[in-house]
Amino acid sequence: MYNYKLMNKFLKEFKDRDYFYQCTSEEELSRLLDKEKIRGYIGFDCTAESLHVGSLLQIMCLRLLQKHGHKPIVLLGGGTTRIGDPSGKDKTRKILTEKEIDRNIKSIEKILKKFLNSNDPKTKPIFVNNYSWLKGLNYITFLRDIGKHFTINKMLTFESVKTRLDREQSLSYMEFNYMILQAYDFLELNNKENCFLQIGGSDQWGNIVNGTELIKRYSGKQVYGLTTPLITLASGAKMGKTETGAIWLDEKLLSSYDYWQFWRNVDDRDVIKFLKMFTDLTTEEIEKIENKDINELKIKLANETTSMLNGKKAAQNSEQAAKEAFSGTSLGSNLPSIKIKAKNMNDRFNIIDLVIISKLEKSKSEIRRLIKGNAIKLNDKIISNDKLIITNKIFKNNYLKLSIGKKRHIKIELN
RNA sequence: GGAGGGGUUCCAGAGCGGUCAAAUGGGGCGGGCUGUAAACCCGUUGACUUCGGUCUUCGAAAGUUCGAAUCUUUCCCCCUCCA
Repeated sequence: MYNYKLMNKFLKEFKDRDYFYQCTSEEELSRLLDKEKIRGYIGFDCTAESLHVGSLLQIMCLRLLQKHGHKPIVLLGGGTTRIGDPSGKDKTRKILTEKEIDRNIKSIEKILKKFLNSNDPKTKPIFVNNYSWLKGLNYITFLRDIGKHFTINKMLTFESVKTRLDREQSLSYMEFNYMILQAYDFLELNNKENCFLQIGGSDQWGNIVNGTELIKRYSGKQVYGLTTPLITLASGAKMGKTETGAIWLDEKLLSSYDYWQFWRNVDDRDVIKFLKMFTDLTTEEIEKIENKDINELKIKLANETTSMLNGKKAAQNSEQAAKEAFSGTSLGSNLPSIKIKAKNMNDRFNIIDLVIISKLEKSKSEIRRLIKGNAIKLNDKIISNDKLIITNKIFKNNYLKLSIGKKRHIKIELN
C-alpha cells in the first residue's frame, strides 16, 4: 500500500469524511489527481420528482471535487430513466412518461445548482442529459461497437441480475441492457467531455466497473471509479426516508424549517458522522467541537446543512422558529404558516376543520384521537373539546399557533 | 411437466362460518421521563360520526348461507419440492 499521508488531497479528504467505499485503482487515481485537474461525474436517476437526503452524499462528492479544483459533471439520466435501473429493485419499476421525466430533470437540476458553485469557470459544473446521445443510437451499430465488449456470461454474474434470476423474478431485456447503457454513458462522457472519473453509491459498483472496462477496451484509456458507502442510521434505517415521508431537498416539498428539524432531531450517535459528511466544517474543526454539548452540535448541524441548501437566512429563521416553538412562550413568527380567510369561517368551523386545513393531519378520526390524547394545542393551550368552534376571537392579532404533539407547529394567519 | 404450500389491515404473522375492524410482534402516532436524543413505561393505530352508530376492508369475481377473512367454483399472482 502506498502512504496515506502522500495521498492526493481530494482522495484524502474523501476518506477522512467517510465518503470512501471502493475505488477501481486508488493509487493511480491519486497520482492522476495530483498531476492534473480532472472532470468527474455522478449520474442521477430521474424517477422521483426531486432529490431527497438519500442523494446528499453524492452531492457532497460533487462539491468536494469543486473544492479541490476539479470539475463536476452532473449526468441526468433522462435516457436511462426511460429504462429503469434494476439494481436494488425486486421488481420492474414503473415507467415514467417523457413529460414526467422532463419535469423531474428540471427540478433536480435546480436543486443541484443550489449546492454547486457556478462562479469559477474552471470548476463550474456541466449538466448533461444522457437522452441526448442515447435517443439517436443506431441499434446495429451499437451492438457491433459496444455490445461486442460485453459477455452475457459476465453480465449474468452481476448482483442486480443474479438476485432477479435467483428469485425467478422477471428481468426484462430492456432492464438487462441498463448496465450497458450506463457503461456507454461513461464512454460518451470520456470522449466528449474528457471525463475520467465516475463516482456513485456502492450499489453502482458493478455499473461503474463496466464503464471503466468498456473504455479500456474501446479506447484503451484508463479511467476510474469511486464509490461511497450506503449510509445507515444508528437506528438501522436507511438514510433519506422517514415514516412520515422523504426528506426532500426542495422547499416546495419540504419547508426549510422541517429540513432544519430533520437534522436537529438526528440520533445522538449520528451527529459527528453527519457533521463530517454533510457540512463544510473541516475535520479539524469537528475534532475541536466534538465534545461540546450534543444539542449545540445538533443545532450546528442543522444550521450548516440548512444554509447549504436554502441559505443562511433560512437557517437562522428556522433556528429562531424552533426556539420560539419549543420554549412555548411566543407565537413563533418564523414558523411555517398558512393563511385562512375570515369569510371562510362560519359558525360551524371547528377545531377539526382547522387541523385539516393546516394539512398537519388528514384523517378526522385521527384528529379526534389526538384531541383525546391531549396532543392538540392552540396557542399552547391544550384543546380537549373536539367540537370547539373556531372564531376570530381565538386569534391574537390575526395569528394563531396550532400544535400537534411537541414537534409539529404551524402558524395560522387570518386575513 | 408432476406434487404440494400460500396470498389477511404500514410490515411480519395469527384467525379458518357468527362474540372479527380481525390476536401478537415490529413500525408509526400521542402521552410520561428526558435533552426536540436513545432506552424505558403507558395509550393509540380503516374511514365517517349528531359518539347511538354507519360505511368500506382479509388477491379478483361469482355463489352457498339468516350470516363469510373463514365453505364452493372460476380466474390472477407468489413460494417450495421432484422431473
